[in-house]
Amino acid sequence: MNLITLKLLKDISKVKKENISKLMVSFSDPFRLEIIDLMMDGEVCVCDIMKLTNLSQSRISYHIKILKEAGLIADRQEGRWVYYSLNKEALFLIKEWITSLTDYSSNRKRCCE
Amino acid sequence: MNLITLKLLKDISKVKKENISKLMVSFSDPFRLEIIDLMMDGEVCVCDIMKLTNLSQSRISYHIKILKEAGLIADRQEGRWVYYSLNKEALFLIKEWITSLTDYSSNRKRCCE
DNA sequence: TTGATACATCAAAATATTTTGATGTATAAT
DNA sequence: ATTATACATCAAAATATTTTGATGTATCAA
Repeated sequence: MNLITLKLLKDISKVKKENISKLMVSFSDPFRLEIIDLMMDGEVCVCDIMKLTNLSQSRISYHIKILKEAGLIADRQEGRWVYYSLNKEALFLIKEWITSLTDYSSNRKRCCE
Repeated sequence: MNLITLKLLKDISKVKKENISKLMVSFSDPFRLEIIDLMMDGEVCVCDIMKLTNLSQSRISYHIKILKEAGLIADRQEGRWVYYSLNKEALFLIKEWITSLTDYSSNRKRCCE
């Protein structure tokens, strides 16, 4: 990898740090991970999540809100129901960031000499 | 992707959920993200981080502890200094998990019918 | 139009995380 | 031996997140 690529990767990781941070926060709660897991099978409504977990309705709505504000999920209303699903773009953004970490990380022993 | 692959990916994501959860928590703090960023350039000691950020020593040690307990960083003592660096295996684990999310996520409209 | 369902939002309480400043331990230089 | 440096750990305080139970809004069915 050349220096320009390295520089680019580092810039990506800087520019998107705020987004990344929010996305990471959204992954940092075990119940949210469970909800994310459910969404892997397709769209779910809050009522599905209530049936499949034992979380209360307002508790689920709270976590959904965190996920939504991080941009990790999309929603679609259909009558009384709101269906939530994973937003693949956000997942790709994270993947890109992690990749920049693994690719960029130099094998230089010391950083600041 | 066939059904067995799908099943496998899902199992990976289940088994490693506890690890993943800890790793995600370690990414969920902006100061830890900064520290991680510094480690992209190679090993750093706490004193480096002190110079490069404005965080207090004990504050840095606290965050380092979180990162270490999540398995995200490795340490190497050299005299009075302890050098920390990113653990690429952990990064790959996360990447794998994110990949399982993006790959597995079906486009099925509804999950639970 | 009444009642039920699906979900959001709110404020208070419960809980968890983070920060601070002090103290402890090991290493090394004088 | 004494002192300084590098870092870990601790308990208390500060702060942030999560949970709960209540209430609000929209949609729909009878």
